Amino acid sequence: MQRMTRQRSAVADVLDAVEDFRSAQQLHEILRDRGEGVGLATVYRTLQSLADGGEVDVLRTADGESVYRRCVRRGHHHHLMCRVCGATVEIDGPSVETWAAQMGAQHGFEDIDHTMELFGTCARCAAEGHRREGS
Amino acid sequence: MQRMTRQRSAVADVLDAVEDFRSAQQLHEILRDRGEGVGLATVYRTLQSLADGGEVDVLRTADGESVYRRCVRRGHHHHLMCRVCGATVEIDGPSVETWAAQMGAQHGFEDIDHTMELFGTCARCAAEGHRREGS
DNA sequence: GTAGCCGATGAGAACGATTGTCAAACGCGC
DNA sequence: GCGCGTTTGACAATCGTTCTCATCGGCTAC
Ligand SMILES: [Zn+2]
Ligand SMILES: [Zn+2]
Ligand SMILES: [Zn+2]
Ligand SMILES: [Zn+2]
Repeated sequence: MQRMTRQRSAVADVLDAVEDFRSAQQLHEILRDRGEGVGLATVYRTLQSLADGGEVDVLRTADGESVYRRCVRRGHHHHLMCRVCGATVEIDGPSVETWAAQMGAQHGFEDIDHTMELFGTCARCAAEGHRREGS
Repeated sequence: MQRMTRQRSAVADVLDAVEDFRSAQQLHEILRDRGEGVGLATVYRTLQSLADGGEVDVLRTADGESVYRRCVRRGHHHHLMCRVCGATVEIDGPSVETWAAQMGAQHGFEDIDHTMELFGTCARCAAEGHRREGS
């Protein structure tokens, strides 16, 4: 039902090559630079289908843009992302999971789901920033 | 520095009257229905300044729309929202805050910030759903 | 191999929430 | 009441994302 096309594998390749979270538009540019032109709409469609299949993680930045990344960890997990360069660390917080379920039950809610992401400035970007300030 | 205008207090009044999270556009409609017409741009501006001042909480729905609500709790806190009816409970997770800071430090990140929201089906909506299924 | 079905593609238009523009309106301290 | 500087609002602009639809091209059946 899912055909293997040049575009689809090109997008998959880029996702394999890139480590950090990138927006659809950034991925589109990377593809163009690689000479493997892929229509923007197709990039969006492919990312969406990959996300639906759980093959990439999606999260929304503070300004509402969706960013995508092929994650190492398979199951449910969370992220600590640098808000400057996009560098990401995968983390999981078992305590958070149980706490969420607890809170839900406590207030009579069922089917508890949760979103949680951490944002910060990574060591490298922080150094960069401090250098600029200090000068 | 902050002038009290008819529009500003109209928005504040609506926020006081409404319990659940509502989008800027919904609030704009409510204002129109009340006969207290306020420009959409002004609604956005007012909500933003209220949010900056910590007088309303903002969060983004799954489809990327910002929703606003005057919260009882003043400081930093999180929400457990019914994904069916929008009913919201304010909660705070001291353990989560410290855990977030810990994770950040552990990976060399600075200025850690975090987003976390719980979603579920409230008791009333769950009963509603079960009734429908069972029949 | 190849015909042909039907999903996939892409250029561009459309969309929708939000923000910017700027002249006119109006709080507010005098 | 005056005047200044903020606020307003109709409208345009922005921008990420989705839609449209004519065309292309995997894939399968023959
Ligand atoms: Zn991940
Ligand atoms: Zn960084
Ligand atoms: Zn709140
Ligand atoms: Zn409910």
